[in-house]
Amino acid sequence: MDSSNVLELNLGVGNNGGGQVGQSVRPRCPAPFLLKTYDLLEESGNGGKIVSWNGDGSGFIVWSPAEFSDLTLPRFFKHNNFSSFIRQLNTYGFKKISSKRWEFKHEKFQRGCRDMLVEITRKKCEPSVFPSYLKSSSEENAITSNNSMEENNNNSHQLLMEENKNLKKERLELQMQIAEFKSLEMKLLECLSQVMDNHQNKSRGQC
Amino acid sequence: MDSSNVLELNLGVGNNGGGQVGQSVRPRCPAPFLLKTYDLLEESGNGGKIVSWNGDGSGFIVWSPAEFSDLTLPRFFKHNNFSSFIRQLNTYGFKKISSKRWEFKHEKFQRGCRDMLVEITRKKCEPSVFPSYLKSSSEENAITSNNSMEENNNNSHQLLMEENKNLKKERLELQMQIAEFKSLEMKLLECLSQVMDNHQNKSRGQC
DNA sequence: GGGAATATTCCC
DNA sequence: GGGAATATTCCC
Repeated sequence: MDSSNVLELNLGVGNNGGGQVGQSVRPRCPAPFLLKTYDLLEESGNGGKIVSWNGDGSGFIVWSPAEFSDLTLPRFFKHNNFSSFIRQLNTYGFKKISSKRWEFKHEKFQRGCRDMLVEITRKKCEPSVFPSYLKSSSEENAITSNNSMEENNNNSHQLLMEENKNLKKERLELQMQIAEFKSLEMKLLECLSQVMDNHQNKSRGQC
Repeated sequence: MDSSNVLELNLGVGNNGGGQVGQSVRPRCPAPFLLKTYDLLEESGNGGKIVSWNGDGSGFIVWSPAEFSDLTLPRFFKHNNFSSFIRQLNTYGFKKISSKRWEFKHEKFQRGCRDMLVEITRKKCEPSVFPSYLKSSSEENAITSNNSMEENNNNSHQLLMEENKNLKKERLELQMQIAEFKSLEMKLLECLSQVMDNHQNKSRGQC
């Protein structure tokens, strides 16, 4: 049954279209970028000379990047830059599957399967500095709040409040660290400029 | 030389583009949006019938939103939506100063002062050490979550999860700020020791 | 008016 | 290829 619960949770934790918090989730529509890219292939107004599905419809090929940029892109998007198009493909997890030509694939992007586009999501930009942190805490959340309600409602509520409290405490500590860093930075810069001034005026250096 | 060294350093540390996380330095060129809006006013190709500076050049007035949207916007931006234009104005801190007409002001946006545009920064991305928005939303949540249970149980749960999510996001941002500060500190110390070495060896200094 | 998602650009 | 800033859209 409730895959819907899981989905709902994921929504709460991660981002998603709309940003509504407690809404019933679901069959939201695919990202505009995906629809446009799909439609642009179906259109094939040029007999597939510029861009087309590949042989088995498991991907697509941009045969002529120049014409694609000049003629096709601006009809579907607000730009005519091939690289911006590529950037979007990467954002949605498409892979370039040939070094010889501009052929791209995504497991959920196939000819005849427009409905499957909804399965494709943007890659979340998880900053590389502390990726594990977020991950683990998201998981925690998913676990604690996905039980059958009623009984566990109160319990998970308590856990959330607890976690919340800890997060705030942690935030304060981080903010104080940052304040110290700022002060340190200022001192260092001051010191540096002083040294350089002294330096310039002649020889004699201390900090 | 002088402060240019310092600037260089700060820029090296973070994202210089729009300048934020480590802040302390100003981007050298104004945001494209500001330049376009300024230029669009200078142009005044229509005799100021559609849009123009106000009397003393301390702000500007969109006299005809419809024509402005249809004719002016698409020549400078990738859209023709008045509301998107307004959204940008708000992002950069402009104020609507009349309920009767579309007149906007920003302290640093004045006729004849194109150079002053660099002083204008986007609102959203300056994570100050103690972000105020955060405080207020936390407080709100705290208040709203101790109402009578039952009905509000689910609601407050959602709010808690939302707050939780935000806190985690914030934590990540703070951690990234700290990482940048650490890197900056290292560079500064390196630079400092280099300068002092040079200094000691004789006269002839650069960093 | 502004938060937040997606789109586009810029840059490594 | 992808991080991150700005731009545009969507929604409250």
